Amino acid sequence: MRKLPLTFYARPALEVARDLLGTLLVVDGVSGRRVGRVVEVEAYLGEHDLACHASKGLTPRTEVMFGPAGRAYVYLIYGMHHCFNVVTDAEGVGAAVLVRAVEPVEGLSPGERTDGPGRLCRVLGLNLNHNRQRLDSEGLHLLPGAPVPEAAVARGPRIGVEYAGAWAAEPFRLWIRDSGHVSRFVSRAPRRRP
DNA sequence: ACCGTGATCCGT
DNA sequence: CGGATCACGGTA
Repeated sequence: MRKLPLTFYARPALEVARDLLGTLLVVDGVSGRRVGRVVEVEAYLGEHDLACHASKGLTPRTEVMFGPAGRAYVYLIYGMHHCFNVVTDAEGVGAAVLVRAVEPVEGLSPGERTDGPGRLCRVLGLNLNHNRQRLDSEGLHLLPGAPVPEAAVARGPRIGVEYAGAWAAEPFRLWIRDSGHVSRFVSRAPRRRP
């Protein structure tokens, strides 16, 4: 199966997010080849999207998001979990799609949980070494999967971005409705002002 | 509900 | 420099 080309990613984040559902995320490292089917994603649209890290502007961390499409954007959060994104859209646009859950396909212990952005990075072996890596490389790429019909796609607000005001309510989280490997809904109330 | 854990960013 | 914050997950 042929890798998704870098041009696949060079489109608005929401389009890429939609088309990422059902694709196969391949991580091939020293510890072997691991593959997961993408079943849940979130689109982060760019600098104007207040939930997007790029809304902080061009910083050392967000630089990769402003670069060419088809790179990995991996960051550490809460000091212990990694999150894996694909950089999308035109160069100069700070957009990306967060992969929030996959289904185990290959190289994973049966029954191992692959839902949740931090967990999927842990089980696939994704870490900061993958940050900025091209998504057409042997060690890290995506493959086309069986097409996911529109009726199977569910949409809702993104998780954990309550700080983003009106942007938090936008239905930019997409998942395969019947997957069974979609992350548990974690609702964080906006922190109450003291 | 609560907290671990460290990078990142911003204000001083 | 300090301190707040964080696109989370495990335990309670």
